[in-house]
Amino acid sequence: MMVESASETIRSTPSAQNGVSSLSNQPDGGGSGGGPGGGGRDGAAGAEANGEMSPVELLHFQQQQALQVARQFLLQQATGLSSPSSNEGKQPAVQVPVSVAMMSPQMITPQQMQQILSPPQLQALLQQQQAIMLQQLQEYYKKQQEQLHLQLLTQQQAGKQQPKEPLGNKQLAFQQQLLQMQQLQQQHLLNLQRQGLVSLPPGQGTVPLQSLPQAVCPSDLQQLWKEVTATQPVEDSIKQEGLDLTTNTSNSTSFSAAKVSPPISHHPLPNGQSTMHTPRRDSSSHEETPGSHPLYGHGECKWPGCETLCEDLGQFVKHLNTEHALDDRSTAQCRVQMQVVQQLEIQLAKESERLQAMMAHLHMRPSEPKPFSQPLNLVSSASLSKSTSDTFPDGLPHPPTSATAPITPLRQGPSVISSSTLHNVGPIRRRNSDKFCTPISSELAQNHEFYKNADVRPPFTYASLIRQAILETPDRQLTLNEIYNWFTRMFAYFRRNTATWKNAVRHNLSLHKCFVRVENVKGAVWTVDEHEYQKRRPPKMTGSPTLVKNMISGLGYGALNASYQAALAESSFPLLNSPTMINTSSASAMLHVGHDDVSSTVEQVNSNGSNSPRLSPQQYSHPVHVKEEPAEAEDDSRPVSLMATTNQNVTIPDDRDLEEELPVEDLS
DNA sequence: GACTTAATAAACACGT
DNA sequence: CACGTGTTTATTAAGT
Repeated sequence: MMVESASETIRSTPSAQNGVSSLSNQPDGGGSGGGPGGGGRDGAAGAEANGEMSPVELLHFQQQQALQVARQFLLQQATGLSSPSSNEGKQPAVQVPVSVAMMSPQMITPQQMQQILSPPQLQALLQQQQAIMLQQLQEYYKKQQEQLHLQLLTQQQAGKQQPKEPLGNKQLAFQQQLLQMQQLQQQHLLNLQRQGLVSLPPGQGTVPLQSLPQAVCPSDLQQLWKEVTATQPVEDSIKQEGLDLTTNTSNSTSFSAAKVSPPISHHPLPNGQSTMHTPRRDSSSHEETPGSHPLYGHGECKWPGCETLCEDLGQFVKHLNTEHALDDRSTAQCRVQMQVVQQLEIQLAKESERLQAMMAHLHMRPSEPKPFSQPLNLVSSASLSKSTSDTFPDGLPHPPTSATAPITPLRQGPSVISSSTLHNVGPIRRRNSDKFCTPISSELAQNHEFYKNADVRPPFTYASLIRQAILETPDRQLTLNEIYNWFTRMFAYFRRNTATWKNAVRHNLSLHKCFVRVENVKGAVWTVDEHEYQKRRPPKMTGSPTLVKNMISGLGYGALNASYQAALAESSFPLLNSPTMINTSSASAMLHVGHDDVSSTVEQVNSNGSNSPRLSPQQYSHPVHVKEEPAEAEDDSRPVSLMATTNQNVTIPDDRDLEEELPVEDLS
């Protein structure tokens, strides 16, 4: 049962994934004949060592970091140690696949993590990490600013006493430092934006500096630190002393504000909103509270994945400064956390909107914004200024695990998993070879944006992807190059190691009978012989009805009733979806365990889209008219199976073979 | 342990 | 000759 799923997810290509990159980076030149398999492949991890990181690599790196943390999260959850976060009581029991629970941290590789967690989950985790770490960095910044100001004041006073020229210079120097620091902050923020990790609305530049959570490059910060401390060693306590920095601060702020809003092209996320400032606000309030710290609770450090026990705040602060100092790791984690927050905001906004629509439809009016289930609450407090009404009509059942709820943790530590786990319902899927357990049909549709931007390997086989690419086009045919383009367009992952995956694509095209090459006027195009494609599936998920069942129940669906399931499935992180992408298909699709390809929903999307006259589901299975005439392709494809499945309802398929490819027409 | 499937690597053929 | 496209073979890992 779980074990099976475990092994399934764990599979992760140990060496390959990383190894590939390293391999591809080398001119395969000599290589020479098939050295013992090990040679080339085990070279993993080589790539990173290659010096500067490209943005892509950086992103990758960040993901790895986050995954690592996530891994720990999972373990924490699994072992039931989940730190008693402030709202623990209300959190639904964490549901972690046993398989995961049984793994030791070292056993879970980032890839495995990716496979264990669905993109939404990953996003969620990343976001959490980011938010928390962001606070840390912000604190550092704040501290530094304060210190600088303090210095300034000190100097000014000194200046009064000893009005000498040098002072003016010193003052100037301090101010320059201050400005420099602020500029650095801005720079880093912009860097982040460029990386797509942060989006800062154009107007944002006027936001008070302090409210701008900035991500910083460790080295810069450290340098700054050096400068600052070199001038005058400062104690942490300083900041407690209620300095009157207001004037200075505002000055500098306005200055920096003026400098902000550079014409940099940022990566607007779907919503174009920025989470950046909000967390800050929240955190600052926390900071002021003596005896408490957002990253400290229940005697332990809440830094993602840390959980170090600290007897008191003092010890914790110490720990924080030593273990979570500004270094690459912390910074990366922070970035990740930022992304987490951002996505959450986006999601919240969407969910809220949906809720309103739902209530409107049901003639319910949003009840008073009553403090509700903290999870959501937290989120909003943490950063949602934009979120609309987050209220739940009293009458409405409030599934504890709705997509929105889960994300609590901004600073709660590991409570998130539960939610994500929930949606993970398709969860155990992250697997390269889709094989059975992947109700991925909707995955691509749902996580379209995710795959597009995150350097995560899609859990589909090359064959399914190729097929999807082809089926997405009006003509159901693509040239090799177009297929390549589709890959790169749809998946960030395939923007690297081109030689490798392109070879794989070609290999798959040639190898699988389901791909038919057709000579075309302008060359050759590839089409899909649906019938053939179907034929090759059977062997797969055979015989694991139990597995499927377990997967579903084990993931938390079991306890929910159908409607809930649907609701949950649907709500599962619409975060990244493009407007057209989301729809009810996800709910049904998720239950269609055993579906390993990407097609169905995407297909749907496609047809919904502006894409030329679409084919009906039936046609779907046909190789479609190709200019030349694919002999084999044409004759036997039988839409039959398709029809049958279309109406399938959510039953767990023992006979999944059929439903597989159907263009799942939603639950219509 | 035998089989199957998929991923990856690489050699090779061909046409432009 | 370089390059893109296809085909084929081999190896390896994972799953049944």
